[in-house]
Amino acid sequence: MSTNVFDTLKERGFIAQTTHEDKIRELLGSESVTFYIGFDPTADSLHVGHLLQLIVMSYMQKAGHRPIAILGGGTAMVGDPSGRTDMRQMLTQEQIAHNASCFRDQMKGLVDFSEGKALMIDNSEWLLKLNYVSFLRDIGVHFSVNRMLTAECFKSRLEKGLSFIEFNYMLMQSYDFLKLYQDYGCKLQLGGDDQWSNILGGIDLIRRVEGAEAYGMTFKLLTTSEGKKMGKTQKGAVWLDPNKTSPYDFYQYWRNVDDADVINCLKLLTFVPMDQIEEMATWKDARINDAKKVLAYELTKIVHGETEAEKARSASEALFGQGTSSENMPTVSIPKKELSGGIQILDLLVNTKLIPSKGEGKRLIQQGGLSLNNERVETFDKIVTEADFKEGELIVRKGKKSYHRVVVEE
RNA sequence: GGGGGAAUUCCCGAGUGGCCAAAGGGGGCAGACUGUAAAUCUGUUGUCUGACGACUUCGGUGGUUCAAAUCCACCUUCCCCCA
Repeated sequence: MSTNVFDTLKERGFIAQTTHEDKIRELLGSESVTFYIGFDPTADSLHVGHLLQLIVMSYMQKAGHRPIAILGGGTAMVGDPSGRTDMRQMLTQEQIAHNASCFRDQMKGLVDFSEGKALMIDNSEWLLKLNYVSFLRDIGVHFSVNRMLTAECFKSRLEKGLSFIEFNYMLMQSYDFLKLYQDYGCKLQLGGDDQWSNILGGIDLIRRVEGAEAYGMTFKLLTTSEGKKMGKTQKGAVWLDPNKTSPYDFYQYWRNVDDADVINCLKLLTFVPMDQIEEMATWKDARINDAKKVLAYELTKIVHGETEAEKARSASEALFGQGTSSENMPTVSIPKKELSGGIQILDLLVNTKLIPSKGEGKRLIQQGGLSLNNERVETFDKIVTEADFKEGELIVRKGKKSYHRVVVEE
């Protein structure tokens, strides 16, 4: 608490843009500030991009400020065009409500919402019951279309097309900020850098309606050193929901980030103290792996808890290190009767969903990418029998890094 | 409201009657090299089949034709120009 949280955020490289750098710093150093970050429930789980915002929220909370997490149940009905080249798919109200409840549960693990230390509010509370004409008269008047069109977030969309519904998103988000200012004394909005113009919209609105000053600050988007968005895999996003991305896969994702990205990720996504990170930044070559281990472990711990992080770590070390322990490896099972008399290796893999099609399995085997209990499978007409299972389990390795354990189901 | 254009396999994008499961690139996957990294090189990338081959795919629905991603009609969605 002795150091200003602004300095912490700056030191770790979070800050992208601020409306008034000095004033914000002074404000954060002198009083408990109520601030907000919005999350639109467009999927049924948070992902790493959201995580970065939550980490910031956590820093802020620890520094004595009061976070408001806005669940965008209302804004998700419209869809934010920022940073997109095409229109979002429209979600039904039921989907949104479901997603919002998923978000709610996940956020609780990262920010302390007990005893009013942080608030979680769904903006559908006020947005859904707005009256069109009065909204236009009260809020719409304050927006200049000319100015909106010059905003970066709309520029690209003017080339590709932008529907009226999306064009309204900025007004809705601005109205949220005004509402929170009025009802909760919230005078600071944070968000990803793609939210910059939406945040400015809210600040302008507060100035015009209330004659008061509000502040905004955005954070760097989580990108790789090559500027690509992080947290994407061939299977899609890296989710925080353990049912969508297992703790083991989650751990592996971070264990395998590019050398060039490790330090940045440590700064932005973990609470590892800066002096330690700076120490790690001096590590070279193979030793960078140690930094990746710290990253993967710390991050898994933040998201899934210490127990899961330990498990993911020991599973990884067993597989990639010397040991052969398979305890914590992702496991699939096969019914005993399917196995009796032997089963084609391809059928086994397809049935257990370890490969999507036989064609892909053949390719994998032809190219020497499949091993059973560490022995390369040479032909794809191999029959697997119970004899192949050692102590009731079979370790399937695809390529270099993907391990699965198959067990027999009675 | 009027006129013009577009919709292709994960993505971008070629393909304008048979030689098309469909060029090229990206991405993915696998192999070599490594440090569970990057870069590089090689192979591969609709489904089924040991293979020959068979089957399904080019926005949707019908039609023309021996034969259609390619032609026609209607529909849907999107873009551009004019108002």
